[in-house]
Amino acid sequence: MDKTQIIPPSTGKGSRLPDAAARPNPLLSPCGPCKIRHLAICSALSHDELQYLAAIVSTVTLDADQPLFDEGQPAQHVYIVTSGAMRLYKLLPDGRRQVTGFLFVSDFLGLANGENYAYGAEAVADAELCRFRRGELDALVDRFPRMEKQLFGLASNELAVAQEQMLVLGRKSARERIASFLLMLQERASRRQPKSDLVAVPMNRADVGDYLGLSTETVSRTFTELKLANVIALDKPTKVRILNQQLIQDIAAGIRAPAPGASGQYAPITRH
Amino acid sequence: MDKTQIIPPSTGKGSRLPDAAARPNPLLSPCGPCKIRHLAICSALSHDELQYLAAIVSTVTLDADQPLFDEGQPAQHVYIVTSGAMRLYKLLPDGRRQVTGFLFVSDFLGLANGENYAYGAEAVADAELCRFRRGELDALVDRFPRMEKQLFGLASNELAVAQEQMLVLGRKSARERIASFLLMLQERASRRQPKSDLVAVPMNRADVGDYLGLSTETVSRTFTELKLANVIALDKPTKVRILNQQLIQDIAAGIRAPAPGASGQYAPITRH
DNA sequence: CGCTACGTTGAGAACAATCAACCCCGGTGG
DNA sequence: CCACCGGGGTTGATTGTTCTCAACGTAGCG
Repeated sequence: MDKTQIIPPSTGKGSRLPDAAARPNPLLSPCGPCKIRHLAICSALSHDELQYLAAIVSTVTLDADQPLFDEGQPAQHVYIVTSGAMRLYKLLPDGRRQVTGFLFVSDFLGLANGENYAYGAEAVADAELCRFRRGELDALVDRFPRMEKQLFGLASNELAVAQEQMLVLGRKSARERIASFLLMLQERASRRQPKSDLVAVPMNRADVGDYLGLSTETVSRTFTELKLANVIALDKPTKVRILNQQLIQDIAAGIRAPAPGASGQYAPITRH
Repeated sequence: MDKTQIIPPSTGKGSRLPDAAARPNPLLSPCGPCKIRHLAICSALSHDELQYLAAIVSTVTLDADQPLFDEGQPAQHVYIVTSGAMRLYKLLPDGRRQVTGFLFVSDFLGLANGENYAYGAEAVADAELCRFRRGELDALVDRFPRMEKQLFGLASNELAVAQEQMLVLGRKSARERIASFLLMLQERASRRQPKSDLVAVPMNRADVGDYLGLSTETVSRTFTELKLANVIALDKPTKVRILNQQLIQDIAAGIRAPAPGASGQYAPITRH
């Protein structure tokens, strides 16, 4: 079942930054046909610069739930998700888990302050990632300062997201958390396809719970509650339709009274 | 009571990066005698480079509880805390507050992804800060790439801290949160003075509660509980002595059973 | 066609929030 | 110098949201 594959770049040279003479043919490079090149940090690079990046990239394939690395492991690589979804998490000694983030296509992964990863990473669903040796990428960053800026922006953005999540975890009710979570999924999906009221939830209830600081049961109950209140529709557990965008935004922001009426419903809205 | 003061640098030139001819006398520059130069991002700079930084710095003085800027305000400046302490926070429309972090001497402040601050900043106690116009600092960063690396490292570190806080907020009990909080204060104080079992808690119970996702009452009760369990001593509410370092670490990590015995005490230890 | 994962629902317990009173201390004015 | 005042802190009683334990439903897969 373990099908982790490390595919060395056909044009790579091993661990040293290639010089000009070793430039790979861009048409043969793994980045040339890359469909998400314009989304990831690669977008900071010119066609020319991209060749250097292509020379040090390899590919990793993961099955659902397979680990990419564990918390505390030496931080040797950074990654870009090219398909599927990942979760980052931290554990307490007794097994309690906090999912600190979910990653989707084009997301960057592997920022580490010290020598080791401060979190583990696992595939939520079958996933593929581009992999870069940290040392090689560092050398590239030194050569192309624009990449440093890009990475800095990335980290700043992550930080803002993390602070928003602190607000969710510290001060929002279960209903507000689930609403915030669905809006986050919707927003992030909209970066790659037109915004839709259909939100895919690829992770299971335990993942959602560990992300939002709730038990799986509370996650489930809260989905049901929002369904009964006509805020969302649930075809399958992994497929949510937002029925009232304004309402779910208000709930996420803590504006609407959380009190479900006698019928547990918000004012009904016109259905599709 | 409002004593905010913006002190323009005596050697500055306004909004443009000074050229070599305009270099300030290092002995007159505000950074020359700076006691925390070796702690802050300034440590990335040579004596020479520091002069450029000194040319664009100004000073801000705040009374306790006075705001430095509000959430959503245009992010025009970045700061370094030179005395006192600050809190960063986010608000919900109904007034619920999440303190996303506390800042102490030498901490950097003002990272913003977009045009505006994503959080507010207020003084916990009377504070002084060095202030830099964003645009001027950006120009300096372009000139001295080492600063960019320094800032990137700073952001990465902040991110790791934020993820740790997510674990606290999402998965730890009140007792574990308070223990983690005290250890955080201890660790951060130890960066500037020898590690001590005496921990200063300059912020009030409401601040602590809003940082840990607890009510002020629960914060107070939990301090009392740890005191009764001989884990800490409380001379004043703002002065905590850690009586059993190993025990408080275990509690913070969730290792020790949270169940207070009939007497509500952990095994007594030798007192000082 | 049953097994197993995951999801949902239910009942009760537990932890923290809320509402409320009181204490303690520092500052101020008589 | 002392009484009053006010804010922060503590403690108490009660409520309430979420967790835990448990059973059951459901869908995909061998």
